[in-house]
Amino acid sequence: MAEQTTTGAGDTGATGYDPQKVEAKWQNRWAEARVFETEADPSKPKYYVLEMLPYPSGTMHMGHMRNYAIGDVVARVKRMRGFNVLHPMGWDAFGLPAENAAIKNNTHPRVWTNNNIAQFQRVLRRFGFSYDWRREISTCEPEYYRWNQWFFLRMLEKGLAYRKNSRVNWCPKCCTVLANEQVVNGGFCWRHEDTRVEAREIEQWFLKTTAYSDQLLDDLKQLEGGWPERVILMQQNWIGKSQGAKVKFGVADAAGAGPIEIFTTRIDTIYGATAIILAPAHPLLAKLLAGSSARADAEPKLAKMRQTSVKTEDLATLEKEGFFTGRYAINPFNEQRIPIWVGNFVLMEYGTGAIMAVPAHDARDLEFCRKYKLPVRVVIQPLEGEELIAEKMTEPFDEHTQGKLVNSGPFNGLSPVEAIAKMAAFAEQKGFGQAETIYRLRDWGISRQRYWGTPIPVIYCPKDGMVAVPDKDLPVLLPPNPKLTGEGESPLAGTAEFVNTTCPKCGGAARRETDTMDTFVDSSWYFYRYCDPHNDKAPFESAKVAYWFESAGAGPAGIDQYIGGITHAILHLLYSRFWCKVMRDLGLVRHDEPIARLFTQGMVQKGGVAMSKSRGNVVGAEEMAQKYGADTGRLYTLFAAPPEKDLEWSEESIEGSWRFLNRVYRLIERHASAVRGLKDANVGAAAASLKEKTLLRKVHQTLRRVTSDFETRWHFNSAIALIMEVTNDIYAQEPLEQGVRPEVRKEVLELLTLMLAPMTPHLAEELWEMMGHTEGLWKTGWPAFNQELAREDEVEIVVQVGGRVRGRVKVTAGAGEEEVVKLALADAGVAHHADGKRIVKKVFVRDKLLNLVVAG
RNA sequence: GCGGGAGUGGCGGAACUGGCAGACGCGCAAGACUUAGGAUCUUGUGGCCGAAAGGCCGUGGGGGUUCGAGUCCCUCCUUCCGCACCA
Repeated sequence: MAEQTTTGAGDTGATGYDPQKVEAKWQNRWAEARVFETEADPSKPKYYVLEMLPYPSGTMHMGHMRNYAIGDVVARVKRMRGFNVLHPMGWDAFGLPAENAAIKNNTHPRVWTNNNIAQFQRVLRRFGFSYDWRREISTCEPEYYRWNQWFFLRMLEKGLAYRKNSRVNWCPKCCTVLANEQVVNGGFCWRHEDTRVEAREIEQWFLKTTAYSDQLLDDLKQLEGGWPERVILMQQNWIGKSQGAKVKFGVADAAGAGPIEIFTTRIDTIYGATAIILAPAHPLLAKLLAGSSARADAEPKLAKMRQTSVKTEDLATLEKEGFFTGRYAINPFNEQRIPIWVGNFVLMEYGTGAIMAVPAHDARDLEFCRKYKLPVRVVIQPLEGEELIAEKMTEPFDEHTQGKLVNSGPFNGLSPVEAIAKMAAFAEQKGFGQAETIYRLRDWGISRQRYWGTPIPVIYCPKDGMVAVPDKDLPVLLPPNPKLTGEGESPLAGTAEFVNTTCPKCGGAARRETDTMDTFVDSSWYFYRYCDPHNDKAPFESAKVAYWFESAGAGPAGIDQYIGGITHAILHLLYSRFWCKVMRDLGLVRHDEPIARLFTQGMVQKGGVAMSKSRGNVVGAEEMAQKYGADTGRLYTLFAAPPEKDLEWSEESIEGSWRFLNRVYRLIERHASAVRGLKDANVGAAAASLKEKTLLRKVHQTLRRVTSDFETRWHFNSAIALIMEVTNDIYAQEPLEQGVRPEVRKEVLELLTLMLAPMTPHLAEELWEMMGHTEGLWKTGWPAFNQELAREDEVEIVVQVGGRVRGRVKVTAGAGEEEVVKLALADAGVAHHADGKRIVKKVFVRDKLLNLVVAG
């Protein structure tokens, strides 16, 4: 950066534009005038625009910046449009990196976090984003996390928070649970790369997201149009509703074991079942194996299966393996004995942990049965094509939309769809099964054996058992000086002054819960807290939330525009939706969905990969502001790519944005004195010269298109292109002194400035002031374009012969077909191709095109 | 395997409901101004043929609909992302 002397903002030679000075000046003015501070005001339509809150770690780079630049354009446009805009910012301040950094640097997570927050905040202020900083929140502060605890207690009361054993990744060296992301190289600990992660059962806290499975799925309909389709689809898949049936198979010869319940979506194929396959962790397995001849062989195989990592990607590539238990199940439909196997691919967590294998009609079952030489039985024959022969099948016939049942007793001849309904009803009538819907969605495990998170407000008393911390004792504070080693159990468990407490019920000695909450809890409801950030009686006042979320603004209830990366398409957004529904059922809010409109912006990349500290490819936002100024940085991130697409950072291209802003500055600087003394331009002023007409027409046409690009299409890049174009056109009319009256110059230059204002607000304010305004631009509304001035009175019509462009003719706007055809035929290029040929058809599009279709 | 995007000059990208492909910017080239230019301004810049006028080709490949297709339909290819032994 030091050798950078002659380009960029360091060069003051050719222009008076000094972004450092201009930006500091206007940031101060805005702060003094409290321009961005908002209060709920029912007399004005509201607009809530929000960017996902950052995790303050590392350096703030242009990837972050792009997110906020997009949000800020929206906030500023809406403000200019007269909306009461809520645009807050805060910090996702709890989390593992803080804890690890603290261990490494021998400091406290709070110190590390607050340093980062200070730095992030400085950079955001440097970019002039229009936040109401009075509403800033930091999730690691007790004033915030006490409400996490409060919500947890409400969920505990409603049975939505509970404890159960669950299977987790366990590192025997760390003696702690690892998140899936911390399992590396196909099953090893990230901190001990020679140590294989084990699957373990430990007690954890869960939130019952599954209680809302149907609502989370059904309410996605409310989001159609407001959310990207792919996010809706991803959530749909994640919830994974599956309609099928459960059927109980009796067990032959094994005293006390059974029945085994299986789940299937294809009960119509049940006569083709040739085995039952259990998950290795199936609870009936022990009883089945007891006394079985297969027991000795089974033990080592089971041990191997159980030890395998629970990381899902690994499961997918795992070789299918299984073994016979030595036992048989009885198919309740036909009393047939089929062997019971164990398969490493059967998941205990999904369905019932047991499946029926129908090799003729399921790919995975066929693979398994061929490998272990289990029989194949065809029970559905296709209506068309060759008859299936079990012995020859190399591919399953898994269509359910066609075919008819065979070898299926009384159900023969039915279509699979009919059979699914009839057989489920039959099973229910006979008492061995029923139709059932299951979900892939699981409850949300929130326990973390970490320090830097919200303590779970629960106490264990030897006498009273688990006792909730009473509301009046909230917040349960994190102890200030924990021993952080990154090893052993939860750091809180090793901090005596935290653990040892008294039971709220009996007053006797008791122990606190030592796990903390997943940090996704923090971000599940933070956007409500912005509405009432300093409330110490409740998470928020419902009336305030009602104004910002529920009063008629730009659309349906919820945040009017939420902006963030696609990476959060599932977890954060699903948890937030869940939280909203819980809050609604607690009577705190009245809406079903927290986010009305979602925009997923692309990432900023360098070298084809997302910017990140570990890759060493970050472009620091602060350096960018120092070199070119915030406005250039903002403009460039908006210009270089459409907001939803990834943007490859180019150090060369940003020069173009810098040059453009200088160009605008010079233009207005040149005419400022001529324009300064004038009253507000008369927008309707008729043009007196061709030059005036050209300029006014162009600028109003541009305004029309920029308005739609900003508001409805979000094409910021093409809006900027249009503004650049109009700037070039103004330059082309220089010297404006000749033939353009000052009031027309004022009109044109002011509109140019106002169009730039949402993107380069500091420069726009400066130019506005240079043109003689004593009141800030922030008080000015978005200009309306003048239809009359924008109108073209002469248009160029493209003339095609046989669909190929052969000429152009200029006509008065609205000219009729006959006139255009006459002119077209007089055009040399057109005549050359059309003369002597018969015109069989004329296609005429008014003011646009004429296509003469010729014969031969 | 399932689901969803994306494919346009040397590069980033425009092209709204089918109607001049390549706007705007970067880069590159030439010129003006200048002691100088990496500042600024002007001009040019998809490919091929041609001195020029002009012509032909051209939006991943192939096919189709249409007076007319980057845009609609079919098909194939490439690539990115999400989920993934989901019963």
